[in-house]
Amino acid sequence: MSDARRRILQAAHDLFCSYGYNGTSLKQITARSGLPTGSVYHHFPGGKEQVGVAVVQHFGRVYGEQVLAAVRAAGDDRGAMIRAVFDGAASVVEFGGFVDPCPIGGVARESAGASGVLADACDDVFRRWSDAAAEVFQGDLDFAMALIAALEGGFIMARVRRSGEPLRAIGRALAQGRGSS
Amino acid sequence: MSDARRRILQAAHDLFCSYGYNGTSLKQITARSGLPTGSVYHHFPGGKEQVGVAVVQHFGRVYGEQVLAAVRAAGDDRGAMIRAVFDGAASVVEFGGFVDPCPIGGVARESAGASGVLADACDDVFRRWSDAAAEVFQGDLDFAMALIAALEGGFIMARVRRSGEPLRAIGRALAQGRGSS
DNA sequence: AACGAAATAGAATGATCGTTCTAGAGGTGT
DNA sequence: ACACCTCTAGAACGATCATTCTATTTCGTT
Repeated sequence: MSDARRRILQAAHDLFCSYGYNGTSLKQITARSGLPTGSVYHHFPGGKEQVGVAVVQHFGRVYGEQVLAAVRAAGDDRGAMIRAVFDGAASVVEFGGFVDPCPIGGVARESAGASGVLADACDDVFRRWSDAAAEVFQGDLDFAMALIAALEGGFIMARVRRSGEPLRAIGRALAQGRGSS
Repeated sequence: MSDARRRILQAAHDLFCSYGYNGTSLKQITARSGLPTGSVYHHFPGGKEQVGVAVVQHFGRVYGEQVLAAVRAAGDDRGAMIRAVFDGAASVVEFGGFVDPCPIGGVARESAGASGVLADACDDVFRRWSDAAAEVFQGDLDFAMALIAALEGGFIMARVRRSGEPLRAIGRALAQGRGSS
């Protein structure tokens, strides 16, 4: 991947995390990446939407690998693995100034109305994450999806509360597992 | 509440659910509500942001009551209550054409960068929901927050997959409760 | 050194954004 | 009938949007 392409993706990623997809303008992306409009359209002829799809695909893969690595490093106790993911997420959120560290949930929210391309890219990432998590949790796909949904929801709650505590609380609850009465 | 105010809130709610906060223009709100720009600014002098806050506050209360009613109607079995909420959410999503039925998560995502007012309103709603859910679940605030986060995350997953199945899967997982190994 | 493709650079465009503004319509109390 | 206030109505404003366009620079290959 060319350096310009990488810089555009990184800039778009950061801005999507802060302001969302619709809340980010192409001018902001050019300013942050240091590249002019022409370069953005040269590397992404599809314009802003193509940049969005590329961000979702690229960082969907990166974050999937990172979280999976964190899970494996936590050992083979289910509770410990879950805690590791959510405590880690809380730290990332706090260190990052309470900006949503995952651009995918935000893009997914804003994608539907117009283009199915963006929504499809998000769906693909969620499927990959779910499958990967299900492998770790003895093939329990339902629980894997619940974990990912809770993580995305936790990012939202942590953001508006400006605190990593909601993520830690969710991690405690899921690690304990208190569904049935 | 005046009829005009109600129509504006309803129109903004529907549009936020479909296109998000930043993705919705004031012109769309006037078109859908059938009221001109002057009326919107008469009832909401603070402009679009005040409309957003009012939508979050109003529908935050409405949905909180609806979900709580559904929970109580499901009896006193924890698993059954959880299933009722997520199965109900899946039905709503499917019936509504896979539009996010909750405008709050979307607004929360897009709020942070600029105005704290919007983020504060979202945080307030999440707190109320968490407290109400914790009362139902024997004061377990952690689990209550996990449920709400999973519900918000589930809405996102259901939206991009254009299916209610993710919500049902999450409900099954949380009702079963499989955290610790 | 010279050529052609790749990439950078940013001005120009038309559309649309949120907001402000002035004018008129509707209703109520006197 | 008149004054007064609430609400409706939509034109006008400057700013900004995503995109297109034409040059110019950079760079690998000959």
